[in-house]
Amino acid sequence: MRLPRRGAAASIACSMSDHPPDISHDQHAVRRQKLAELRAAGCDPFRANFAPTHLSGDALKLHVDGQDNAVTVAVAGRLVTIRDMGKSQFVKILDQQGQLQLYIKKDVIGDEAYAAFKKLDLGDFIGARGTLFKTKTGEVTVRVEAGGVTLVAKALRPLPEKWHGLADQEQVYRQRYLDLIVNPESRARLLLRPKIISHIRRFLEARQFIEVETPVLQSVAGGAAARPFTTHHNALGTDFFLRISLELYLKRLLVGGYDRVFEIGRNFRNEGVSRKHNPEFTMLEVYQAYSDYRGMMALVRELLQTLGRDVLGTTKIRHAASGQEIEFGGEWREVPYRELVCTATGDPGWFAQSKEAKILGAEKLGLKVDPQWEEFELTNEIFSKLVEPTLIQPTFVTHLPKELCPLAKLNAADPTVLDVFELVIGGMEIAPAYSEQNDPDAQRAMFEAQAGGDQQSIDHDFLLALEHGMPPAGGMGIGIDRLCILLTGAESIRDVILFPQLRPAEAKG
RNA sequence: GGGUCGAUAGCUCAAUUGGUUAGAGCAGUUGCCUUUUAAGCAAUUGGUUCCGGGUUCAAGUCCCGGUCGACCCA
Repeated sequence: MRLPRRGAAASIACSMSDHPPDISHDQHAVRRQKLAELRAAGCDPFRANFAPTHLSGDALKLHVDGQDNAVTVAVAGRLVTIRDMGKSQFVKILDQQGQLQLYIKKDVIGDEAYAAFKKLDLGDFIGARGTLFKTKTGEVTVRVEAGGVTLVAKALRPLPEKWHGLADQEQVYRQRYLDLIVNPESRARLLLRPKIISHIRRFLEARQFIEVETPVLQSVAGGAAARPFTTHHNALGTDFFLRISLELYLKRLLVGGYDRVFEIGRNFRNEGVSRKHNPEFTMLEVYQAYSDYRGMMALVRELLQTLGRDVLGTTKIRHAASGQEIEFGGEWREVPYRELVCTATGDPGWFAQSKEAKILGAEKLGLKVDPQWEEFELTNEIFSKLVEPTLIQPTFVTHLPKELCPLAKLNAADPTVLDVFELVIGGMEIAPAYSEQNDPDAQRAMFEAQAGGDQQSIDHDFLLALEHGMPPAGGMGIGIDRLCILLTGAESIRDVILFPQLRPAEAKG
């Protein structure tokens, strides 16, 4: 029977006739109709209970070669492939561990159940029980037994195309769930992140570090130089900032007697969005009493080498941007900031030059500079534009100028530089670390110099804590997102964050 | 914030210099098919060409404005 055509010419005929309108082109409508039919037949397409005994990957491992149909499993997942051969079907379901093939035969499950199964759509969640066997092409498959298949949850929207996946970047980010269903490389990349974080925790806990949680809402957003987000507490009638760093509260814990402490938490910075920046991002900060920046060097190197070994199974990774191979096994290069800048400028006496000479020098190197900048800012522009991007192999850049971080100790032999390093890999700053400043007066002086008279921007409560005494300590921050970019070979921070920040879009019906 | 590029069917993509009724694959719908691997075969439905203006006999295509995204710069 041909259904009447839908369209201007046919609309009156449609509304007047007994024939339902042709909805075969509208996949959402077709699925809604199937949903209604299921309900009319007395089964709730969202309430059926099903208890899987295994996840797909675990089930696959149970099959023993040459022993087909020896093991019974119950599995559940989203229907992602249907190969219908008339009186039998091969279908695939997808769960957290991946895909698993099911084989459904009409003569096994019966005419009625088979007819019902044929009405299922790609995207529906189903449960299936049956025995494991290997097909003639060698794929371990569940042979679904009589009464062994259940619709668990109906999907009312069609999946993106199975072969090319979802390609529209915007949809990948806005509807990440679809990306995760149809793009296996996205799924693998995003599952690597929790694995990395879990290994970091294990690594630190094995070394007696205590994991803590410190406030996100802060009345002074300290520990870094960045513009904070502002929010408001109604009951207290006070504005708060969202934290831009974990540092000052973790150091309060050093004062409080926690010798080894870390936090993995979200920071918020109200600044530009780019391939390397998301407004909220995850930092690991680690503090170890009676250590220093050199202790942190050993710690971070061991941490990254452990991650490589245990998570990736290698200490060699491909750098997506340059195509180079990064080797982070063995010892890492260590080089002072000044040496790198002098090499980049070709001027061994760069730091003795006048400001005017530095401006000219920077411009000659093709940089746009602001004459208002301080000399250290001119130099740092050279470092971040011309040096950092070239440091592909793991490099500890040590002894940054004292103006660059107010929370670190000055070097005893040369008090114009700091006892700090910045670990650069793949041209990206991965981890800064300091010998932490614990002299309250020196700390106050640095804060005041930086604040330039704005007392409100100084965390006086932190200075009070320091006056109670803080043990000498090494501290380090690792940008988890950037670490994930590095370890997964991603090209953008958006590819390692499940739901990266985008401009709000109107919801599509 | 500035520059460049992009947005076409549910998804992935075509559409000649501005020129007939905007095409294909997947998905959908209707048949056939009991070991498939992007399963296959046959038929078939489906379009606010991102939005709003303009130029033109004629706009998916050219111009202006906007929205969203990607990349580069700040």
